[in-house]
Amino acid sequence: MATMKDIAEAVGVSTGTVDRIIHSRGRYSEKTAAQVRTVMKELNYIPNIHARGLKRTKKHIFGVVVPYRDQDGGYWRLVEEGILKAADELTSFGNDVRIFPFDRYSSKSCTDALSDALSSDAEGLLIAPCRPDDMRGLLEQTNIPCILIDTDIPDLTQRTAYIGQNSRQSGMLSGKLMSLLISGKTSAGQASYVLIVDPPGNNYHLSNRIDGFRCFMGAVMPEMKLVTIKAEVDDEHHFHGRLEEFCVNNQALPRGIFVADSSVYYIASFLEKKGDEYASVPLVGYDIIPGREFTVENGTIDFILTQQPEAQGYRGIIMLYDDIVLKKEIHKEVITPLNIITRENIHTFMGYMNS
Amino acid sequence: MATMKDIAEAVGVSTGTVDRIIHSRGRYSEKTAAQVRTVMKELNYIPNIHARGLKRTKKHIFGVVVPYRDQDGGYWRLVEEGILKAADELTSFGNDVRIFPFDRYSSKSCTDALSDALSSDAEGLLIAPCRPDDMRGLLEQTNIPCILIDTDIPDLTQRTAYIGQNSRQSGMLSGKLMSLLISGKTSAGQASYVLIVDPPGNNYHLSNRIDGFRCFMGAVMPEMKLVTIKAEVDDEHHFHGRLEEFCVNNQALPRGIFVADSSVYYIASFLEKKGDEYASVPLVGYDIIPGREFTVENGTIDFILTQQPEAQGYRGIIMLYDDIVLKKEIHKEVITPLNIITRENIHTFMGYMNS
DNA sequence: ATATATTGCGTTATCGATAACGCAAAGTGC
DNA sequence: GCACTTTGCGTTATCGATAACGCAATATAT
Repeated sequence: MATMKDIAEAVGVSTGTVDRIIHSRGRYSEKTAAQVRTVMKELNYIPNIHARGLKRTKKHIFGVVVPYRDQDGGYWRLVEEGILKAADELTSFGNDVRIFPFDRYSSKSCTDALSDALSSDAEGLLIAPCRPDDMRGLLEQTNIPCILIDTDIPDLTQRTAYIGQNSRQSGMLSGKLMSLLISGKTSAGQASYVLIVDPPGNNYHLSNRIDGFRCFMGAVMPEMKLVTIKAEVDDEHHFHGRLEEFCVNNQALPRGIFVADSSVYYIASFLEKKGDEYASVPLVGYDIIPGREFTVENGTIDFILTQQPEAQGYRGIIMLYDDIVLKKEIHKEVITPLNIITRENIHTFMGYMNS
Repeated sequence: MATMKDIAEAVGVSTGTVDRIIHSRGRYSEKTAAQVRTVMKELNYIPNIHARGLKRTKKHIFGVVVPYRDQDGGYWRLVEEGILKAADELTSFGNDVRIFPFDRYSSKSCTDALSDALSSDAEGLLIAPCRPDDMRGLLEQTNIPCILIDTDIPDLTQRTAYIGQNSRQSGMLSGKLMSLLISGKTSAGQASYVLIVDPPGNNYHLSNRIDGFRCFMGAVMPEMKLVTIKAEVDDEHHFHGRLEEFCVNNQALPRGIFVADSSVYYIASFLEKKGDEYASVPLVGYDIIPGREFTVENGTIDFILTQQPEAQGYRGIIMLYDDIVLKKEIHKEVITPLNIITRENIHTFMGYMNS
C-alpha cells in the first residue's frame, strides 16, 4: 500500500505539499500538482482511513429531521432505531447525531424542526420531507448537504441523495398476493368484494400503495369489487369502531382485506376478537412492528410487506458520513427492497435485524 | 471520549500498563488490573479503532475455502462476489483474502484445498464444508479460527461462527407459495400432481428443501400427488432431455413445478420453448442468477426464494475481520433471511445488491 | 550467598494523514 | 528602491493505541 510519503518521495516533494494538493488547499503549483496526481494513480494511492480518522479530532455533527416516533403507526420509531444504531457506530469515532423530530400533521412543527436543524451546527442533514411544500422554501436557502428519506424532492440542489421506497410498486405486489390468497377460496355464498383500509393522514405513499393495489386487482380480477373505508384517527379503538360499524352495515364478510400501512395490526386484533371466521379472512398489510409479530405467526395476517425502515435509517446516516467525512462517491438514489413477510419466514427476518 | 491516557492517569499508571491489561499480555498485577478495569467502565472507555487500525501495520490474511464458482448452478459465484466485495473493502486496510476453491463432487479436491488453506499463512478461514465428513478430520487438527458458511459442523471447536440458511423452512415456504399458486387454477381436465425437480448432487440443503416442501404440501393439500424427477448432471441440455422424456410419458401437465435450486432457470427455458401452455405452469425455485432474471420478469417463474448468497459471503469475511482483527464479539450463528422474489419486486432487489 | 528468572511497571518510537507554522523567493504597489 | 504580499514548499507536532525495550525489585534455584 502506497502512503503519502511514498508519493512525496517519488515526486521529490514533501508530504505537506502532497496533502495540500489532495485537499486543494492551495499553496502549490499546478505543475507539481499534475506530477503528484500522476504518481498517485501510478502507485494506486488509497488514503489510510485510520490515519485520517485518528487525526481528525473534529467532531462531525449530523442532524436528523423526521416525524415523531409514534407517527404513522410506529413506523418512524423503526427508522429512528436504524438511525441510532448507525449513530452509535459513528459516535465511537467522536461524532454526534442530533434528532429534530416534528409532528407530520403540523405545518409549523415541521418548519420549526427544520429551521432548528438548519441553524444548528450540523454539517449534513437526513430529512424526511413529509410536507415537501412546507419544507422546500427553507431547504432552498441553505447549502448544507441533505439526504432525503421517504419523500423525494428531486429538483432540490441540496439533495445529495434520496433513500426511499417504490410505494406504487409495493401496492401492486400487495395486489398480487391478495389475488393469490383469494383465488383459492371460492365459497359461493361470500360476497365478491375486497376491503381496502385507508389509514389516517394523506401520506402520498399510502395513496400510491392503494393505487397500485387497485391497479393490480383491476387487471387480474376485474369482477372483484373494491370497497374502501377511511380511518380518521391513528388509534386502535377508532379502527375497531369503524370496522364494527362496517360489519353491521355489511352482512357479508369481505373476500380479503388490504391495509395500506402498519394499522394492519389493528385490523388483525379486531378480526381475532371476532372469532375464527373473521380471522381467516385473507389480510395483507405493511411493516413489522415489534411486539405485534404474533398476528403474522398465527396466520391472522397472511402477508406483510416491508421496506426495512431500520435499514433505511441506518443507511441514511452511513451515507451522510460517507459523503461528508469520507468524501466517498455515494449513490444518488437508493430504492430499498420490497420484502414479503409471512408466517414461514418472519423468524428469519427478526433474528437478522439486530445483528 | 476517554482515551487510554485518561485511564492511565486516573489510575496512576502508564498507558503501557493499561494496554497490557486490556490485552491480557501479562506483566501487571491483578490489583492494578482491577482498578484499571473499574475506571475503564466508569469513564466508558471505547478503544479508538482508528488508532488501532493505524498502528496495526501487520497484514492480515484470510483464507476462503469454497466450491468452484460454477458449481451449484452458479450459486458459488454469487457467494464469491460478496466475498470479493468485502475483501476489496478490507484490502484498503492492508489485508488479504485468498480463495482456495474446490470441486464439491471430489473428495480429494476438497481436502486438498482445505489443507492448502490450513498450511497457508491465513489467520482465519471462511469455509463451506460441503463435504463435512471429508473435511472434519483436517479441521479438528488445526487451531485456526474458522467461520463456516452454508453447511454447519456444530461440534467443531474451531467453529467461530456459522452463517447459513434454514433450508427446510425455505422448503415449507416454497410449499406455501406453490399451494397459493395452484389453489386458484382449477382446470378440471388437469391431472392433480405437482412435479418436484431434484437437482444433481446430494447437497443436504436440497433434500431439506424438498422435505420441507413435501411436508407443507402434504399438510395443506393432502390429495395432491407429488412426483419427483431426479436430474443427474448440472447441465441445461440434460435437464431439457429429462423433462422432454417426462412429457412423453405423462400426457397431462403438472399443476405446478418446484425446483430445489437455481436449475429452475433450466426448467423455465424448457417451458418457454414448449409454448405458452407450458410457460404458464406455476413454477417456484431458488436464487437470482445474473442474466437470467427475465424469466422472473416475464412471469415464467412465479416465485424465487433467495438467501442472498452475496450477503452471506460478504458477511462471512466481515465477521472474520471483526473476530480476528477488531476482536469484537460476533454472533455464533447467523441465519440469513428468506427472501421471496417475484415479478413485482425483483427490480427492487437487483438495484440494491451492488450499492 | 550468588546467579538467574520473573514480575510489575515506565518510556518511547511507530503507524499515516493532517494542518499549523515558518521561510525563502518571487511578485506588487507607490 | 523599499515595504508589502503572495506563492510554493518543507518541517513538525499531533491524533490514540501498540508493543518492543529497559530497569528495578522480588523470587527461585543451586
